[in-house]
Amino acid sequence: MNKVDVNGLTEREFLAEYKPGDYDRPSVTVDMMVLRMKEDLSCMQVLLIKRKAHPEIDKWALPGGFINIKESAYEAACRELKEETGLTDIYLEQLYTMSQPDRDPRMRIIDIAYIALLPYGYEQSAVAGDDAKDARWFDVKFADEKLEFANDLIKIEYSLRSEKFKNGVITVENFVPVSVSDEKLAFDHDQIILEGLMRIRNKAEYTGIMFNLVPREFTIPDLLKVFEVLSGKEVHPKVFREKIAGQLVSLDRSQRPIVGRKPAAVYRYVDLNMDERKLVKVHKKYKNGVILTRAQPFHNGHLNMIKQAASECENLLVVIGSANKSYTKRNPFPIEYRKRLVENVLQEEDLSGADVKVMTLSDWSMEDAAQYVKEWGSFFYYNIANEIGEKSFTFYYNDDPKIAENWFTDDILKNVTIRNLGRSDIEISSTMIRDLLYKKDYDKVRDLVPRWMWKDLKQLGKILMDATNDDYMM
Amino acid sequence: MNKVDVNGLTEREFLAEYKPGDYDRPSVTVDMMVLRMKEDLSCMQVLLIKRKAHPEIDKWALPGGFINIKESAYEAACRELKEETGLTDIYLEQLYTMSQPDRDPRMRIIDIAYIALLPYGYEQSAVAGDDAKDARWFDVKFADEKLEFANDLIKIEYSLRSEKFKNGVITVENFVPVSVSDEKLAFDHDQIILEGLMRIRNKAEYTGIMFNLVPREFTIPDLLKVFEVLSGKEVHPKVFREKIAGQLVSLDRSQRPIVGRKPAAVYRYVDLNMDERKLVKVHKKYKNGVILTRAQPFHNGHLNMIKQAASECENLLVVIGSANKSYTKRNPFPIEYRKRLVENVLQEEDLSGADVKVMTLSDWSMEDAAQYVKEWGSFFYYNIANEIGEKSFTFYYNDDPKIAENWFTDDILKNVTIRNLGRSDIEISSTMIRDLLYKKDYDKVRDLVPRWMWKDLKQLGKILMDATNDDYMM
DNA sequence: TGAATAGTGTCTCTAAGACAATATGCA
DNA sequence: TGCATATTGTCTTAGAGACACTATTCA
Repeated sequence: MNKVDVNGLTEREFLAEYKPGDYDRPSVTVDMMVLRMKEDLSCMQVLLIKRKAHPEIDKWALPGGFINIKESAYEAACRELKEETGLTDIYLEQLYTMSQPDRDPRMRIIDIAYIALLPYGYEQSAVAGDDAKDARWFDVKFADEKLEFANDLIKIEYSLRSEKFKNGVITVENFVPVSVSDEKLAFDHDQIILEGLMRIRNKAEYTGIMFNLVPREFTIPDLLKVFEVLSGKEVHPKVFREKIAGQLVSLDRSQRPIVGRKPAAVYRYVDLNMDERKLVKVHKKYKNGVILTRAQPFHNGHLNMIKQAASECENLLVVIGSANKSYTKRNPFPIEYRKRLVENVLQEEDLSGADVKVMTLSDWSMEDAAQYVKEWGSFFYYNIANEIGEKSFTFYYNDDPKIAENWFTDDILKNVTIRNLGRSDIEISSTMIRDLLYKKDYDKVRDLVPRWMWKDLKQLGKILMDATNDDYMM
Repeated sequence: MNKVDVNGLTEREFLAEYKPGDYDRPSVTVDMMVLRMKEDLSCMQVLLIKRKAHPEIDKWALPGGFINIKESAYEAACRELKEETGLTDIYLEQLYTMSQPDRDPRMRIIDIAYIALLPYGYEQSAVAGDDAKDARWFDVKFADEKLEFANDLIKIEYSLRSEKFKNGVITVENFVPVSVSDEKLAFDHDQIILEGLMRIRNKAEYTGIMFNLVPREFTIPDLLKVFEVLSGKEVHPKVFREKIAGQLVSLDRSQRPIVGRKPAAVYRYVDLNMDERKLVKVHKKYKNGVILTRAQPFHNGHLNMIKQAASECENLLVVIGSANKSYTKRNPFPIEYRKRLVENVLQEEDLSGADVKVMTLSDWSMEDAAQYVKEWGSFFYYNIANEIGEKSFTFYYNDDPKIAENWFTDDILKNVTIRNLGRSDIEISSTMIRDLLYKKDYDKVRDLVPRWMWKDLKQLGKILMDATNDDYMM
C-alpha cells in the first residue's frame, strides 16, 4: 500500500508537503427552510429572519450561517437549527446547493440549503439570533402560480413564471419566482423555498414525510389536513384512511381534532423500522428500571436520565414523589398536574421501545428525620415491588450512591441495583427553573424543559406565584 | 433604498470596505456519476477514472474537478462532462453535496455530486483526462444488498449494510456500502453512487428519466428493458405499453430491437413541453429554408448551421450536393451513405420543431466553369422549388454572399433570400476531417462530428482509403 | 419449421373514487 | 335538538396483473 506518484512520493510524503492553494476559494454556508403547520392546519409556515447587516439589509431571509471548518454541513444545519429554534431531533434533509457566482455581492458564497420540519402543537416562538433584527413565522400560500409569504405585518408576494429548459432529451419545466410586491426575500432564498416546497409536495405523495409535521399523537382528520396542505390537493377521507391504515396504530383514546368538532380516535405513527427494535427488547441490560423524581417541575435533566434508563431497561417505572405535597414553595405543582405532564412528555419522546409507566408516591411522613431513612427505603421498595409485580429492579439515582444504599436494608439491597449515570444536575435544575419562572424568563426555561411543556410555561409560572405555604424544613 | 447598517454604512460603502475573511475556507469540487446503459441493455454502466495522484492514488473514482471561481457548480459539471466525454446537451442533475470534514486527507473539500445520463447507441469511448491514468466503463450490478462495479479487468464489490437513523419522527433506513473486495472506490464515491442509483430508481417510477438513457428513437421492448434495469423490478409488457402510450409517438417504421428478434415499431418520446413550441412555429422568421452541403463528410459545422436555420424556419430543406460523385479523393462517400447519415444525425438532434427534409442533388455537369454559374444556379433553384412546392425560400450560405448572388438570375433573386450566418468553418473542416480520418486520429474527429457518427468513424476511414479516383479539378 | 420475441385481446382482482348512511360530541 | 364532523358501508370505475393467442423474423 505504499504506492508512489509521478514525483516518487508516497501518500504520507505527499500529504506532508501538500499546501492548499492560494487561489480564491468560495465560502460555504448552510441555510434552512424551517417549516411547520399553522395552528389551524390551514397552511404551512416558514421561519424567516430579518437581516441586520449588509448586504440585503432589512430583507427577510432564511436562517443560516457559515460552516465551521471542522463540521459537516449536516452538523452545521443542526447547530443553526438549535440556535434558531432551540430544537434538536428534528427532521432535516439536504435540499439543494446554490452556487451562482454572483448570488452574494460580497464574495463567492456557496450555500447548502436544508429543509427542517417541526411538528405542530408546541408554542414555538421565533427567536432572532445575533445576525437578525427579527424572526417571524410567515404563512406560506403556494397555489395557482402564486407564492406568498404573509403574517400580521408583512406580505411578500411572488408570481411563478414557468421556464422551460432542455435537460437531455426531456424538457424540464422550472418555475421562477418573480417578485410582485414591494418586498422580496434576500438573495436567492425565494428560489430555495420554491424548490423545497416542490420537493415536499413530491415527497408527500410517496413517502411518510407528513408524519414529521404532526406530533407523536394525532387524529386522522388532522393528518389528512396536513397531507392536503402538503400535496396541494383534496383527498377523499375514506381513501386516505385506507391508504395510511397500515402505518398507524390506534391508542384507544379520542380527542377533539384541530379541524373538527366530534372527537376523533388518536393514532400514532408506526415506524416499521422501529418495530424491529422492539423485537430485540429482550437483549437489554436490565429488566426493570426505576426512577424517582419530584418533578417540581419536570425538566430535561429528568428526561435525559429517563431516556438513558429506557435504552437499557425493558420496563421502566417513573415514580413521582411527594405526591402528598402541593402549593408549597418547594413543591408548588399538584400531583395530578405533574403526573399528566410527565406522561404527556414521555409520549412525545423516543424511549427506545421500553415499556414506561408513571406512578405517584407520597412521602414517608418522617422522611426528613435521618434515623428513619431505612423506613423510608422500605416504604419505597415495597410500593415499587408491588407496582411492578417483581422483587428485583435497578434504581437510577444520580446523587451519591452511598445515600441511596443507606435507604435500604441488607435484605432489600439483594434485590435492588443502584445505578448512577454520573449526572447530578437534577435537583439543582428544578430549583433553577422555579427561579426563572418567578422571574418570568420563559425564553431561558424553554432551553431547559421538554418541548411538550413549552405551551404551559405561563400556567406553571402562575401556579408558582400562588404557592405560598412553607415546606417542612429541609 | 439607501438603508444603513449598525455602522452607518450604505450597502455600497459596506461592499467597498468588505474583505473576505482570512479564516479557513473549504475547497469546492464537482463530481459526476456518468451513467449509460450497457450495449445489450443488461445493466447500467458508470464511468470511472483511475487516479493518477495522491491521495487515493491508483484508486477508481468519479470524474470531476474544482469549481472555477467564476462558474456555477452546474457550469463546472457541464465543463467537466465535456472534457471527460466530449458530450454536451446531456441530462445533468444535482445529486448531493458531500461535506464530511475528513473526506479528503489534504484539506477540507466539499463536493457537489451530479448525475449525468447518456443515451445508448453511440460508441462512447472513455477518455482519461489529465488527472487520470485510465478511464473505463464499469458494469453496475445493484441488487440483493450488493453493489458491484465490474469490467473485463477489475471487479469492485460492496455489500450494503442497512443503517437506521432517526430523522424527526421517522426512522430512515440508509444503506452504507461496505467494501468486500480488495479494491474500493476513492473517497466517499461509493456512497455517492449508491445515493445516485437510489435516486434514479425512485425517479424511474414517477418521472420520465428513463428517456434520457435511450436515443431519440427506440422500440418499446428496448425501453422496457431500460425501465426494468432502472427500477430494479420486472414489469408486464402490456402494462408498460399502456402506461407510456400517451408519451410516445410512433414513427411508422420498425427496427430490430437490441433485446429481441422480431422487428418492433420505432417510437419517439413526445415531450409535452416541446409540443407547445410546435404550436408557435408559425411565428418563425422564415417559412422555407434551404442549406446546401456536400457532406463529405457531414460535421458539426453543418449541424450548427442546420440547427440555427431550423430555429428560424418553419420548413428546412437540406440539399446534399455532388450526388453523382463517389469514391473520389474529394468526394469519397457515396450519396446513399451520406443521405442516410444526415437523416440519422438530424433525427437525434433538437431542430426546434422545424419540418426538416433531406434531398440529394447532382452537380451541374459544368459547375466548375465560371461562365456557367447562372446555369448551375437555375438548375439548383428549380430543383429546390420543385421539391418544396413553392417559389420562395431563404438560402443559407456561409461563404461570401456575393458568390451565391452571382449564381442566380435577377428574376430568381426576387424569390431567393440569401442568408449568411457568419461562419465559414464549413468547407475547411470537411477537408480537415478527411485528413484526420486518413491519419486514423479518430479521437480528434469525435470532437468535430455529431455523436451519431461516432460509431461509424472506422468505416468512414476505410471508405476514404479506398477512394482513389481523382476529382475534376477544383 | 421452430425458437424467440412483438404485440393484442380478454379476464380477474384490487384499489381509487364517489356517495350515502350512521355515529357522536358540542353549542 | 341540530349542526358539524367522524367513521363506515357500498357501489362504480379504472387500472394493474395474468395469461393466452396471433404475428413476424431469424436460424
